[in-house]
Amino acid sequence: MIKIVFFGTPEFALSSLRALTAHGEIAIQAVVTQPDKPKGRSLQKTPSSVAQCAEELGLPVIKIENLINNQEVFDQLSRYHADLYAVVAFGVILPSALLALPARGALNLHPSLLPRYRGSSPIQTAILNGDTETGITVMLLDEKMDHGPIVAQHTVQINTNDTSPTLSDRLSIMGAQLLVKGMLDYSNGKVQPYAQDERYVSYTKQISKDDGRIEWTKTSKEIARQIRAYKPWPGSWTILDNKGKPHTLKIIDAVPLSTIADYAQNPLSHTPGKLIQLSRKRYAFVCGGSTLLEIFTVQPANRTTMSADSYIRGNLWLIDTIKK
RNA sequence: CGCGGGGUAGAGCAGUAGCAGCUCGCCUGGCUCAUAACCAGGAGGUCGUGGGUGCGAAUCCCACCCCCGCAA
Repeated sequence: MIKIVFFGTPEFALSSLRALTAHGEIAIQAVVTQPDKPKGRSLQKTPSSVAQCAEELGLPVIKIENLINNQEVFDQLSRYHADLYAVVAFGVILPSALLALPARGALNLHPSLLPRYRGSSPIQTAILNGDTETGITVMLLDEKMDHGPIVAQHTVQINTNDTSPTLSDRLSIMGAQLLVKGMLDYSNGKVQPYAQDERYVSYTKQISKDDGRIEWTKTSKEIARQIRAYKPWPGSWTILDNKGKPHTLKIIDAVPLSTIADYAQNPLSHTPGKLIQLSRKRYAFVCGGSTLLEIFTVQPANRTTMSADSYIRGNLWLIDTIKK
């Protein structure tokens, strides 16, 4: 029987939490997660996904924000005498003092093929870069971020229509299986963790809201990838001129078109960021390099999502060029 | 009391006191080899709910219900 403490916060960690709980040879002694945070329109304090799930599973929950120099939590955790920690999307760095507590160390599930894409946004970055595959890695935590030796790794394909949520779901489920297997193999001494190859290290940045703003001078393929990568947050949006007032439009679903040839004669349509009508019910933005991005689903500011056709029905002045 | 937007025809929107409108969709007919095209005609609204002010309210005032964005 392996005694562990589970660290996790968002939905991504749920598959792992459930898989570990369900396994007969693994005993979760406690679940550590971030404290309740304001959520929703009234900003009511809401427990994290992991906290809610752990409650349902009847596991003891420890909510903690700051782990550094937190003697109380240190003492509390040391009483469990865990063999291993399992860390999945916890969102807080574990200080080395804590990592030293479990007898066999702390296993982390990271949604990339380490050493590629260390950091906080590996899933979004993989889609943004147009990768055809990514993966999940189970590794031992050390004091450097996503740096420790690898226990197990598995490749996952990225579909051309994958968005961050769809890819994240798949990585979460496959990651849970890999984590359980990796944990057992590692505990039984079946696998020997190996150091990451520093030559292939890359890092992903923390995404901010501003990253969602669309640069229309990029090609439609790049913009389409951004739309899929930054869904649902921060989203991909542009600011249109609504009768003199700035008007934010989020683009939910769009596909790059290969050519702008039909519009090459019209100098107006070469201006990136212009909205043009392709045909009945089909609309596109002009992007860089004479490419077009056909839009299907949009979300105006303060509105719910709607089809591009519907949106433009009620905002006809937005169309820059109409093909007769 | 976190900030803000909104509820008008099946959809998306205009209309801020004086006959309820636009772009679509839908129905009928026409034109076409044909069509998501084009032409002609038509149906479809208790303007979120309740109250108030006015000669007159979608529009102004009050209350309530519902929806959404930001934020986290």
